[in-house]
Amino acid sequence: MANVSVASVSRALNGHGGVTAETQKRIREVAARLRYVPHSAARSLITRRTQTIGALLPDLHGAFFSELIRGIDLAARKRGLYLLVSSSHGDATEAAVALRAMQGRVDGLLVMSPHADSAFLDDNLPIVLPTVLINSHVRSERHAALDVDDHGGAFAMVEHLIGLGRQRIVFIAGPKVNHDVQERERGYRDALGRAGLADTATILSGDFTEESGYRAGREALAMQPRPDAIFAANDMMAIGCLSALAEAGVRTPEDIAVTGFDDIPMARYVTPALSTVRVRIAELGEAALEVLVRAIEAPDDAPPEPRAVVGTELVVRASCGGNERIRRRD
Amino acid sequence: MANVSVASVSRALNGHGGVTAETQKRIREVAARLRYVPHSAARSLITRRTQTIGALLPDLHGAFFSELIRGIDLAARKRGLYLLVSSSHGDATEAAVALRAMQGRVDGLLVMSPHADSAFLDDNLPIVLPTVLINSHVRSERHAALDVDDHGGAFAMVEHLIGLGRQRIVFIAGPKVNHDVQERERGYRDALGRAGLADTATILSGDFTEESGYRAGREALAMQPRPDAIFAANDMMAIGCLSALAEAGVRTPEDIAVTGFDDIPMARYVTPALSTVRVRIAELGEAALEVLVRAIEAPDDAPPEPRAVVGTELVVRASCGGNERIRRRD
DNA sequence: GCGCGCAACGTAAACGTTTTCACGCAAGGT
DNA sequence: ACCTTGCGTGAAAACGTTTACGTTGCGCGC
Repeated sequence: MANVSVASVSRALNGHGGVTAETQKRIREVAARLRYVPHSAARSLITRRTQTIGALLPDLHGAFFSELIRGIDLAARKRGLYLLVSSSHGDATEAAVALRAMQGRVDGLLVMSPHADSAFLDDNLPIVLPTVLINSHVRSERHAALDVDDHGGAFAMVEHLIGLGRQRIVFIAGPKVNHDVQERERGYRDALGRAGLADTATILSGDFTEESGYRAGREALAMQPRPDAIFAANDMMAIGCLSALAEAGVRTPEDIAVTGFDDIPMARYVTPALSTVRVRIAELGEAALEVLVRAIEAPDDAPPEPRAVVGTELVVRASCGGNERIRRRD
Repeated sequence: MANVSVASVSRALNGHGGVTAETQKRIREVAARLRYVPHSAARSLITRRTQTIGALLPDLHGAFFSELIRGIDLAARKRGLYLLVSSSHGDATEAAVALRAMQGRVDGLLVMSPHADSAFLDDNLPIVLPTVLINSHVRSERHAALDVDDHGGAFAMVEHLIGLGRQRIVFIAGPKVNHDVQERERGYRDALGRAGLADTATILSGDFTEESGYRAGREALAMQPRPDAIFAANDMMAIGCLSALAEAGVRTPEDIAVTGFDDIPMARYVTPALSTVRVRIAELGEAALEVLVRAIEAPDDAPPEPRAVVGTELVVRASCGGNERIRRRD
């Protein structure tokens, strides 16, 4: 309709040059008038690019999931990339199916899955597909990885408690297999160690539920001597712990300080408001996508970027007895 | 490698018949051994199907977003469909760009956008692309639509309050343009009308924030005669309202009952625990996807399905003075 | 024994792009 | 006046499937 060949249309619309400014303008006008949209499948067929990245996520609820997607989506849109998500797969088999199904539909993959161990990835990922592992415990030479700075966040929180004069700080752990939990516990131990309190380390078990926090709180109350601070591996357990303390007539933070991890929306509303470590989840998503983009653009044989970490913020509210504030850590 | 033509490979792998069971088996084996995955772009090019559906969502945070995606994803995976999401676009221009960009990459579209009015859709949607509108105020003959039963949920809540003997029930509204708010208000008015209390209807303004709920709570306290129940259009405002009441030394629910809408996770943890209306969001997503699938499979000239609605549940906790329970409504 | 039909399979066109290559033409240098 | 250069453009191949159509071989009925 613009009296040119398809080749010129392609050149004009992609701005590759090689066409007069005048013909380019004409082609663009006709294209707009006809509401022409390039057929993406045909384009992908020849370019071997889909302009799409895939996100493989576990069965995640609530704020973490939505913030992560939000960050990824934001960064993807900025680069004109599409986002194919496959979330809420419960077991490794489902994850494997989803992973294989993404083959060929995406230029790169963001994988956050508790099921994704080394063997799993080797079995189901073609070597050629750039992949970024999020919060994964697998240490792979072949894939880039990005984690939350669980260690640093926990370290900062415990150091803060120590700075407030707390001497007997108990840690409520979460599910043992969880990589985040292990790192948070390590941060707890390291901070104690640095203050010369290594031998006071006490770990109560929990499973991330409010219920288990409540039980751990009661255990803590029964200890001799009583701890003067409780650091839970996540906010829900800290909230359960608060109930246990309140029920026993123990004052927070005067008698025992209580802190959590995650800064879920609820943390601000419980009484007393919960001190916690905020994870900048959207930022995690954005950063992951950017690492992935670089991996996609890099030559095939380039080594993956070194493992990186996104920062956390210490959120000081009433439950630990400090002055309320937020301190950002990068 | 299996000594057959590409045509037979295609037939074998797609199970179209026309090949011996024996050759089919052989082809399948070779394919598995070579880790062959069909090139989806090439397939889409010829079949004109992408096996992908797109979801266009506004800048949504928290549980609503994640639950919705979860429902959609679950239903999509069940049908072997992929999910392309584009969320968190702030204004109509961004939404339009996202919408156009999805052209040709998806077989159908799920649109939930406050910016998506009739004109917007007409401008940016090709007529041929099956589309389901979620929680939209536009009444279009061309697209199917699915809404939350805001009216029914609000109606049930107000009826419940009336059943508990409350006579002066105030409603805290949300943003005026919001379709959900309008429907919730309508449910409130209808329930009052049915009980012969139409002339007691009182609307306080709010904007969905906790802060505005707090202000509305103070307004309510100043009214003469004082209301004996406050129904907020969402939970955050109800929570703000609770603070205002507690601050004034007014007892909940004895003096004034307070209820919300949404059943956000926090609702259960405030004091007193908040009675509210739970929206089955994941179910909304699933249902929307299924309507969409039917629209895709229907002949092009078939009329869209009639507008449908997904149910809500009345969640009775302490803040309204009834016996705690959950009542499901379909 | 011959033709017919049918099942199994192969051949090749088609899908809509991008990109390489060739071509024509104008400008500029010898 | 001729060759070179470079730029704008068109022709055609290529991407990897699906599918309409053609071909083959076999069994069966006459």
